[in-house]
Amino acid sequence: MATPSNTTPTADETIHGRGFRMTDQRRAVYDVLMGERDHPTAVEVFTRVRSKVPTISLATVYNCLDTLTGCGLVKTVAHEREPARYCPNLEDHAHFFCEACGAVTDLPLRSRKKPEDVWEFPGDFAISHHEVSFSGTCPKCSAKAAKTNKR
Amino acid sequence: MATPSNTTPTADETIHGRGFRMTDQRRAVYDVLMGERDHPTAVEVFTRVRSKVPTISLATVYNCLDTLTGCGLVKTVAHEREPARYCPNLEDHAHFFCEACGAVTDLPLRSRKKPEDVWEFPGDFAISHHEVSFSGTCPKCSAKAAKTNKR
DNA sequence: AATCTTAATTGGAATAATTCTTGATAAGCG
DNA sequence: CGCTTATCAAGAATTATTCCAATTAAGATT
Repeated sequence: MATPSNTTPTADETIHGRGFRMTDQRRAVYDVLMGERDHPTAVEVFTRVRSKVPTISLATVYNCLDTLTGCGLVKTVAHEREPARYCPNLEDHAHFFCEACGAVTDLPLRSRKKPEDVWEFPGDFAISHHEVSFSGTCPKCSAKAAKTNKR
Repeated sequence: MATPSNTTPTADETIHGRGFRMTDQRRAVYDVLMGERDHPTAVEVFTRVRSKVPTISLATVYNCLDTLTGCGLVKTVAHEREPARYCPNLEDHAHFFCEACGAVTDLPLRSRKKPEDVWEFPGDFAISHHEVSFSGTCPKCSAKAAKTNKR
């Protein structure tokens, strides 16, 4: 009677369900992402994971990130030509990239709203996925700028 | 009395206004983009431009695309880890990427709609830019798939 | 518990898009 | 017509990511 079906499956279960093994490396990469809940690049994940699994290689970090995203446990975030970032937030959301400090903020979808309501689809498009990114100045940096301008 | 102010400025005027020169190369790159109105990569622009300006180099194509986007005459389109694409459509719009045929379709913003209506901004964000991309199956490929499944 | 099979990991080499560098060319001004 | 400076061309350099081949480790099987 392990794993009651009315519970969201654990990462282990999800990975096993796809026929993969939950290795130390995969768990470490997953834990790093769940731990900070920011949007690190592969190299940032690599340096964080090294403190737990010092022998892990960058190639393995890329592999782990691939399998984790393949299993739907992690999302990739692409922004302009920058290196890919990884996001543990599985809710439907957009991203805000601050041009001043580089911070990435999750923007939740408003309830009852759909991106399809905003753009026109000329024909029978089957949407499987969407990615939305805003850029500009985040609240912290806006506040700083306002202060500086006042003096 | 050149350039009446009640007319949208030409590409030449815009470029000169920014202190740049309208060279053969820049015009050729611009014409290529305006001519086909699709979403070519830098290399695709390069091969198309070569038929007009056979001595142009890829580096120059990149330079021209940079100045054109800097002047707001062309937009760049980033999608996942793929090479950047360039878009001559200056209207506010999103993009649909067909996973089957690779086609990129412009999706116009519905009138009176704003992307900010769909996502929640937790604080005082100053939006300077947004990029929205959908992926899935385009009408043509959906139709083909339906046909194939029926037989 | 030892063995077997296959997936996963490593480290380095390879790739691909883009940027940088340096010397040559060409615009536009005086 | 010459000067100054932007632009261009060609190739080298960079950077993120993927590939490859050899080793290691999981977990099933005996």
